[in-house]
Amino acid sequence: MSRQALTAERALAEAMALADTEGLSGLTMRKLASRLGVEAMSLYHHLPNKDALLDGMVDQVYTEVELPLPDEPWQPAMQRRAESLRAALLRHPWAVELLDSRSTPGPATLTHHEAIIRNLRDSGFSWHLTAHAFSLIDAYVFGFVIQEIQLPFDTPEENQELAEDIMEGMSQAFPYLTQFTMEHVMQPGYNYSNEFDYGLKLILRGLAADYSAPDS
Amino acid sequence: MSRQALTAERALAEAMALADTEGLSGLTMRKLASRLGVEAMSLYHHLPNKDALLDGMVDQVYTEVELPLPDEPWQPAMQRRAESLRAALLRHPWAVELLDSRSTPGPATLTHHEAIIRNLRDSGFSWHLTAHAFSLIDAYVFGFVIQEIQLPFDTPEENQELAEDIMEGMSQAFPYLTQFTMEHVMQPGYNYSNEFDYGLKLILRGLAADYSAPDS
DNA sequence: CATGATAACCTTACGTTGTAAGAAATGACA
DNA sequence: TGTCATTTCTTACAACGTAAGGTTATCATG
Repeated sequence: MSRQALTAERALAEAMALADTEGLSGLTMRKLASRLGVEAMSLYHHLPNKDALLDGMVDQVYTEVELPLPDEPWQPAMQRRAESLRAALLRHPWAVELLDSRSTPGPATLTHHEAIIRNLRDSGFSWHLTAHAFSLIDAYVFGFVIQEIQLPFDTPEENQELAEDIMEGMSQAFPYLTQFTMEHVMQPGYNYSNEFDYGLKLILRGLAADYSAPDS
Repeated sequence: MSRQALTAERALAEAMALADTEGLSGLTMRKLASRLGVEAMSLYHHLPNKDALLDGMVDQVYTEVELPLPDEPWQPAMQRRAESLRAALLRHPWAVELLDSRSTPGPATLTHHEAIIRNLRDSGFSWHLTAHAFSLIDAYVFGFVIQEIQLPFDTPEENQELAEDIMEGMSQAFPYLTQFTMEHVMQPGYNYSNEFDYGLKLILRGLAADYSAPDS
């Protein structure tokens, strides 16, 4: 046998590691196979095709999300899960891209959804409000991460540099945008990550208000 | 000359039409060229490469977003722009996918951002709250559309059918998810689009509260 | 009208992708 | 040791983006 037996699980784990470092476009069947000490076509004895691999990768991401604990109140539960979901998506930037195109949920995804709905329901949320909460929080986390990933550089310092360059010469054409960049983005200590907290808190506050008010 | 002169603009428009009907993966240089009555390589006299085309497509989407009118109050302005942005993204489902990967903003994108920031600032938003509002609303719209696009079918009826199929046999494994589907998703008249309104209103309400309160 | 330059377009070709088909190797059990 | 099933490798194909270079069309100038 090879150094280690080739299995679907090993292929999946290696595929995620490869995508983490090289990006989604760097994940090719040949490269993946070579990392596993094998030829590309060998993978097809453990996977029907590349799409199945991608589906599996998306599902794996959900295993990294912190689910509500038994009897945990909904607010801390939703906050932990939102923050850990964001962290998982940032660890695996390719995941958001995949989520756009992939639509068949795997077991980890279903388990995740089940746990969220259960916590909300057990906390006394109506079906309607459960749907509202789930949709709203999910949308916010995914959307926020999209924006976060698009930020070209990783550290706030680099971002400020880049902002300076872009702003060059368009201060008359886009005065508000320019001033916004200078007054806000380029202030020392600015870090886009902090925005996440503001939005999440606002959303949880809004849900709490509707929770104790009659259904909307 | 050909039936009509080939220009970057015509290529861009045709590329969008092609992506609208065939999806992003259906947009190849050869297919695009053939639609324009031309060979693939001719496109490279008007575009440096395919990435430039994709950048142009993203920018075009922003021209379809309804910007704030002069002196329009911020709440209706933000609502119109969020709704029209969502509509534009649904008209061009490939746009969200492209936004994940593309990071250099075009002129329409900048004009759009400028108009939004201007409206908020002129309404009396602090720089901090402007950033909060922009980030939050954008994240919500993008994230919501991601979820909406993933819904496999277009009409509520089809969705209900599919939900029934998926739920088959997993009512013990995922009781909450199953009941959620039956009590909520499968109710007559259910339409996921309605969720959008709830979240957007909640967000605007939350921003309004912080607007009249001291800066956070 | 002829000429020469410049832009637009086409042809061919290369390397890379996912994966189908079949040959070869390996391992388990008799 | 022989047999058979499973796993792996080899070869091949069509489709992709695009580099390089040849061909045609357009148009200003003599």
